[in-house]
Amino acid sequence: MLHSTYKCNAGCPVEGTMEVIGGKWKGVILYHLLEKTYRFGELKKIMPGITQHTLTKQLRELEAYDIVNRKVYAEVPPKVEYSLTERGKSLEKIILMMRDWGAANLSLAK
Amino acid sequence: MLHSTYKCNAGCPVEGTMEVIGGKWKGVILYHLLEKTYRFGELKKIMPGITQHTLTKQLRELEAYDIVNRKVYAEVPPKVEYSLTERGKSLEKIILMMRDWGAANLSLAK
DNA sequence: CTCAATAGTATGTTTTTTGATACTACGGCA
DNA sequence: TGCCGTAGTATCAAAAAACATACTATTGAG
Repeated sequence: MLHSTYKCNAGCPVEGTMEVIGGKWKGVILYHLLEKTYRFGELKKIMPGITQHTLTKQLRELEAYDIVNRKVYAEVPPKVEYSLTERGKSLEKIILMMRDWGAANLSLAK
Repeated sequence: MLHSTYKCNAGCPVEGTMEVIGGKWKGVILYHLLEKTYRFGELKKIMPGITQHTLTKQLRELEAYDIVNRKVYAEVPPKVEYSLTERGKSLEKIILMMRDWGAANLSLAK
């Protein structure tokens, strides 16, 4: 099993997990990928606020942590599919609990 | 029950939860407060990497979200205790799962 | 020969987050 | 009178995250 290394300031694994799934968009990306595999453009469409640049960057970081899988098809125009790895799927409970907590405790505003 | 409002870009409650517990330090602070009430200086001691300024800011934000309680004693020198609110305690499972996931998937480096 | 479609990259800017350092208020104690 | 300890504030600097906009490569269709 792949083990990523991260710098620890607080002697606390919570910090490392935050580094993997934290940030403004990663949780949302993972939440969508729990449901199904998405193409790049589809992800962009269901997250209207994110820029292409940022989406690319987040996906690459998740890939580097072995959380998402990037499958490139040798086609033109290009086709790239993103899905969760096994390790990514192991985050499912956490993501779903975060969704539930947010739904129960926060009122959404557009 | 108090309901905080947050801006939602993705139509996804995960985003809001990340806003509450995300960032470099909040998860770690909450993890420690799960165990017991801490004074300001104690928190600073068990998180050597954080600056006083940042610790203050994080605690105030958590307080604003009704996650931690700030109890000021009218003493000199000052004494301030931080503890989890009921809402804060409702995050326990999420924090513990994040701890476990980190421990299982990441190798720590100082 | 040009164009459309997709998944990017390149470059520069703004915003947010975090850090470093120095300073304050307070009352008790020597 | 001057110093101690605690929990801060005040300022400024640095670093990280996110955004805006424009550009590229590819190739089959027309």
